[in-house]
Amino acid sequence: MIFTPLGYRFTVSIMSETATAEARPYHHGDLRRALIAAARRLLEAEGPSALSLRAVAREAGVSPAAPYHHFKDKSELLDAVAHEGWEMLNAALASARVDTQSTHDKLVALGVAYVCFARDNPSVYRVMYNSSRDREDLSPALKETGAYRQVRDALMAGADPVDHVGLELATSAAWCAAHGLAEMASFRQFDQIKATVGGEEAFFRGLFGHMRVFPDEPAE
Amino acid sequence: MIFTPLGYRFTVSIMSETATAEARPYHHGDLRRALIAAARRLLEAEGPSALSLRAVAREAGVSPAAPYHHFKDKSELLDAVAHEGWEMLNAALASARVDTQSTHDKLVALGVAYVCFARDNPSVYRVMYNSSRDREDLSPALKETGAYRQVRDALMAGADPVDHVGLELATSAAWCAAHGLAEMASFRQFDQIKATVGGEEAFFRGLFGHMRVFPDEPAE
DNA sequence: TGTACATCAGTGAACGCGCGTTCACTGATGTAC
DNA sequence: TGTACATCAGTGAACGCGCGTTCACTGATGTAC
Repeated sequence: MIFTPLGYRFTVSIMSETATAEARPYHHGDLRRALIAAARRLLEAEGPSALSLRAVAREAGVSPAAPYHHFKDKSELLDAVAHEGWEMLNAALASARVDTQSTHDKLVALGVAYVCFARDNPSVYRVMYNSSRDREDLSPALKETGAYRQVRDALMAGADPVDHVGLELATSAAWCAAHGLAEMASFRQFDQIKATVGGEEAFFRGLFGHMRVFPDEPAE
Repeated sequence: MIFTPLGYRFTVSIMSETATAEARPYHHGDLRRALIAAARRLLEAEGPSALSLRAVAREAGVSPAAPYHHFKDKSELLDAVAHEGWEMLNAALASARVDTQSTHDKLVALGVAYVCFARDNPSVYRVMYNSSRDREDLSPALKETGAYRQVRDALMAGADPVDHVGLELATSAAWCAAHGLAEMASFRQFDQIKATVGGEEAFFRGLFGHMRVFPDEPAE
């Protein structure tokens, strides 16, 4: 890289064609993604109440009006954050499900993965939850790989006679249990028992190990 | 009650000594309670995001500065709303527990009561949840009659050898499940299955009926 | 290959708004003599 | 029983703030000829 009196600008514009712009040219390159990432950063650093559109723009190093070229309004940005969150969660669940044998182990593994995601991304998880509320359906793409589907599939493998209603109830029960623990995982009130059973993840595992969502599900 | 040219004011001031003031004299009488009630009304009518101190004062028919004679700041008002919510919830649980025999029935009854409270007071429930977060302990009075305690007592009656850690895990599991369902109870995604099993409360009952928090808990 | 021009994706100033909180005030109430 | 006075619990105007969103603008990019 050669610096000449006019070289800086020139160099940068070359760079922005080959790699992601670093010294930030006028056009950002992928502001949409950058805004979502900034929102996630802000959420986990400051909590959901600190997430304003202006703050996100600030965090992304861009003017307050810039996001409006990529999102209709604030809620559309939040939806995008939630969508990305679901994709990450679904991927985490899918990989947790891989190396387990019994249905019960699969369910525990799914539950622990779910809760760990929520523990590591509590504010994003909250945004995901809020954006699911009042929504008849998630996007089709999410539905196919979704948490609900993954839990139901795991359950289905373990249920002998496929009782449709029972399966839905069991899936809902499992999902509710996971959501409940996900939200409460960081309650200070659990500090003592976490220590007693040997750490947070052991606590999660113990909880899910205690639960049965099918009346006839065998104990371990 | 006699109306004279000067009578109105006089009558009111008499009234305020005998009954709760209705035509509202200068001094309110019990603004603290009125503010909490106004907050609950606002919460359930407009949702948590609409709850500002100014709005609460407005709803109570009082100037924006008035609440500061009763609460240090906004968060202290929210704490009071949460506290009242816990009292109501605890009372609902206590009365649900009364006329059931088996441990399993008791647990289902507790779970259904818990979830119905959250369904009927979703925004207050959210405030309660938020105010519990990051708090090592609730107030001692709440603890004694609290949800956790009631669930644990119900479980204890059913567990033969009292395994302390197991009991705590089971209580936590039950609480998480209840919280999870409480939060998700109104999800549109459950509309279909609710209809299938015969209504919302049947859905709740079905879910809790499906769950076991003790591995060896007998099926119904 | 150059050039004119449309379009895209930024800027930064400005809008109106409701918020939490403070302030000096005042009307009502309780109390001591 | 009356009166002086302290205290309590309101009022309403004002503060500074950050927000979501709009606007006219401009620099950068892509495209047709």
